[in-house]
Amino acid sequence: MDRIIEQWQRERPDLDVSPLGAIGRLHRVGAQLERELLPIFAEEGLGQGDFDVLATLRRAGEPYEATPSRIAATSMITSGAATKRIARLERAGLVTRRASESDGRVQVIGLTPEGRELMDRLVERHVANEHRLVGMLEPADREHLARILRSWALALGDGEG
Amino acid sequence: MDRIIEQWQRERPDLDVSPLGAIGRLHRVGAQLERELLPIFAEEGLGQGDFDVLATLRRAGEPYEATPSRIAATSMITSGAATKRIARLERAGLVTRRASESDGRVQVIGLTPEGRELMDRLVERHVANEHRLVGMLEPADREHLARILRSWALALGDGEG
DNA sequence: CAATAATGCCTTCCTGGGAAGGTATATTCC
DNA sequence: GGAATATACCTTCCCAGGAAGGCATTATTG
Repeated sequence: MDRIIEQWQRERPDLDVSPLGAIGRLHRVGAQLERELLPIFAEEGLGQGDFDVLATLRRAGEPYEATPSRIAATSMITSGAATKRIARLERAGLVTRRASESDGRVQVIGLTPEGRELMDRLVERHVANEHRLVGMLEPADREHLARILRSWALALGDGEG
Repeated sequence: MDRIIEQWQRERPDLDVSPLGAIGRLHRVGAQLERELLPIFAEEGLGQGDFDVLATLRRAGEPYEATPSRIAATSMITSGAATKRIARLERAGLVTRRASESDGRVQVIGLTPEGRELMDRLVERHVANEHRLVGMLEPADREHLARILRSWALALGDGEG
């Protein structure tokens, strides 16, 4: 990125390209982190999106349920994507659907025992993996980073973030 | 994210889920930023990936050329993805291919005059957009963030980052 | 109590990019 | 110099997810 910024400064000295530093690096680090996180999901035949859904259900606590619209909102995806993720997980036997009794439009998605067991195993390894990655930073920087990103998320209108 | 972390703490008090704060927020902020940046590219009929390639060529300076492998490396994508991006841009008349004279395996990708003009216009608006987004942060935080992300990128092995 | 609007979920269509492998040229090592 | 290996680019196949719109149900408003 330093090189990229230098190149831009040389080519377009009329522009102040300093924002590229923060935004560009954020993208690159995000991509690298994803690359480090995916293999653990893949060992269980899951993608990032599948894990997201299962995690949403698991951390909701008993009875491990959520609606597709809630899942879509917390995962920042469209409703169509949520439908597909759920269908995939249902096929894999990790999740079930049932109609809501209070609202005829609503489906309730629930974790199966297999899904719950899978997550309980997987989360441990995932969290350990994240510890490893975050461990690359100075402890003080971790907190700084989380704090800065939280305020940015808020400014960007991410209610959940 | 705060809510997500609380939920995990309640459900799995045996795990230290503090890393989720930094990594989760980074993903969410990245997604939000992308959502803010894409419309400007879309106005010119480009996607993020197309812009990346054109930017790589433009900031390389005269004669605005690069090889597919270099493009792939700086954009952190596979060679197949690079081929497709270049083919798309070639179809749009923004880029040309020619064979390298020094190495028979190598293609040289170059910006057309149209491509160069497009980028010169687009970069201005893109940089302005990034200024707006980065402007949501305290000035001191911007530098902190860039510094922390740089060291993380290095630790993650991102030579370009 | 209609009539209209909003909500929730799903479907179809399309696109971007990864994985894996193919082919042609270059390089290395005897 | 020739065989083995590496490199560069491309091709094919596949899949995840967005956009747009459809259908059913619920909420709202007159």
